[in-house]
Amino acid sequence: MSEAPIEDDLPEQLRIRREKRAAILARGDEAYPVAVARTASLKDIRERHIGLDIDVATGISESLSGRVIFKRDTGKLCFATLREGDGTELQAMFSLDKVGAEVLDRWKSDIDLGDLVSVTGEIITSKRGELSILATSFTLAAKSLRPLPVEHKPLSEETRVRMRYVDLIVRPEARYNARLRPQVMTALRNSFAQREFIEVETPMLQVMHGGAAARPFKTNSNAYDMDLFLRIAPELFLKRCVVGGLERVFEINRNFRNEGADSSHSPEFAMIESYAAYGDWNSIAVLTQDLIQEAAMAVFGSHVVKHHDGREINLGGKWREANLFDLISEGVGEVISPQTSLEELKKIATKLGMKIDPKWITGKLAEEIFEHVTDGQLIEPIFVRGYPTDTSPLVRAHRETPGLVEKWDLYVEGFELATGYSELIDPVIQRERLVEQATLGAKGDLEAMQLDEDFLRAMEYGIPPMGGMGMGVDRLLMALTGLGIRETILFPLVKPEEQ
RNA sequence: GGGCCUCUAGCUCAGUCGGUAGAGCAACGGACUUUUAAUCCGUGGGUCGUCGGUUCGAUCCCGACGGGGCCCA
Repeated sequence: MSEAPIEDDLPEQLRIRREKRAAILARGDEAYPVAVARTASLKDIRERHIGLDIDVATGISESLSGRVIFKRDTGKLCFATLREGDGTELQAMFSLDKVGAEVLDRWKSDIDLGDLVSVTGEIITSKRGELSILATSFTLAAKSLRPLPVEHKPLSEETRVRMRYVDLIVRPEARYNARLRPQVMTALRNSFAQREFIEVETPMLQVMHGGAAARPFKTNSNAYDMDLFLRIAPELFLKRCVVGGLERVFEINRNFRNEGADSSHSPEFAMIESYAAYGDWNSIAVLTQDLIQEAAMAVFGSHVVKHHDGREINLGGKWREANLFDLISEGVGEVISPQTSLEELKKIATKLGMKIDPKWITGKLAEEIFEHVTDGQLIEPIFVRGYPTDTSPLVRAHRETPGLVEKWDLYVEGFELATGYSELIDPVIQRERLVEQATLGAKGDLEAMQLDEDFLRAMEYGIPPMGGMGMGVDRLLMALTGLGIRETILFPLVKPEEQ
């Protein structure tokens, strides 16, 4: 119950609000009551009173709450706009002859922009036709101690991300995006459910990291006194599920990769992974296309999605397919195959002006050349098929072309949205591939997988032929909306402001 | 990791060829019973990211560090 003194070195606007709070408490009122009157949401009221004429008194009394986002205090008739969480707004009016001088003065002096209030009164329309609540009384629901930013100038991008709570109060797109993401998640889960896939949750804290080529975050368990990794992918656990007979599984959850952060990469990101027994890279491609198209249909009612900048992207129809090495050959203007040697590839890359990392193996270099020559060009959805064996240790060999595995990458909007495979199911070959990985790791490749003996043991019990896929949820949102990754994530990682 | 740009009032931004700063909105005091970013009169508000250097004098020039952004790898 102690009343802390108000610091006098605070900025003016913060100080004044703290003083108002103190004054409210000092006279025996509450600044943060446990409950306030509320008979309906602002949205309810708007829906119930559509099409009212100008200057109508309905005779209906309600108690409504919201955040004060506009306030115009005139002499005897005051206007305010209340806003609730989804952005629905309603005008509140305070008239001297309805509330009396004392309440009107209290409204003018106690209440600031940003305060949460409950207003009781009659639902009316103003002389200008604005649906309003004409107050008979009001109570403060929560005093805001900080001024809201200007509504009419956009917040700087940094402030949006750092103070998403303010962004959500102030910016309609932020509210929309925050609600769009769970709608997409629900659509994805519905699509999986319709196809009898089971959702599972597998460990995020892992003893070994694997399932993808990426640098992991390390952490430590006090109880077990051992180092752990935050997972880079759920793959190896989902495959264990399939061994055990969960034949169609998916997981939607966070992965962590200790790598660069930019407009399309976040250190923690949500990912869908799914495995289907008795499927292959073709069936899983169909599933992936269905998931994305059904999500677009569920949230936009169309396969043609409109980006926030007004650009339209057509995600409908059957998507284009092309062979990776055909695209590379096309891009460099000579025939490149999985058998093209590292030396030849290096010559080509040098000619293209690429900087070559000497650690790159043949397949990696081929993929780098591919990314270089197609950079930003793969806008319409396209499945790029047939990847080099040496970069895909968990994928089975291509049934026709030597040196390749049955892997595709789905590109949309110039970035990689999803990847799918005919999974490797031969435990002996799997062991060889993982031993190779472990060797690379021992040589200093920080992205190489570790030799997961338990995973190999699981595979040795026999795993059915299957297709598998992974898709970045944040990137799916990017493809659907055209937003940057930091706009699709409510609270992306940011460095602290002060030291 | 490298290069470039940026950090000024609560918010969004100007500005100072080096002489300690302005606008709009927001805030404070006053007027107004139909406002829609109301209007009118008046007022206050700043360690100009941090630490050093150059200088009679630094928010401005130089350096380091920190935050953010863009491009490259």
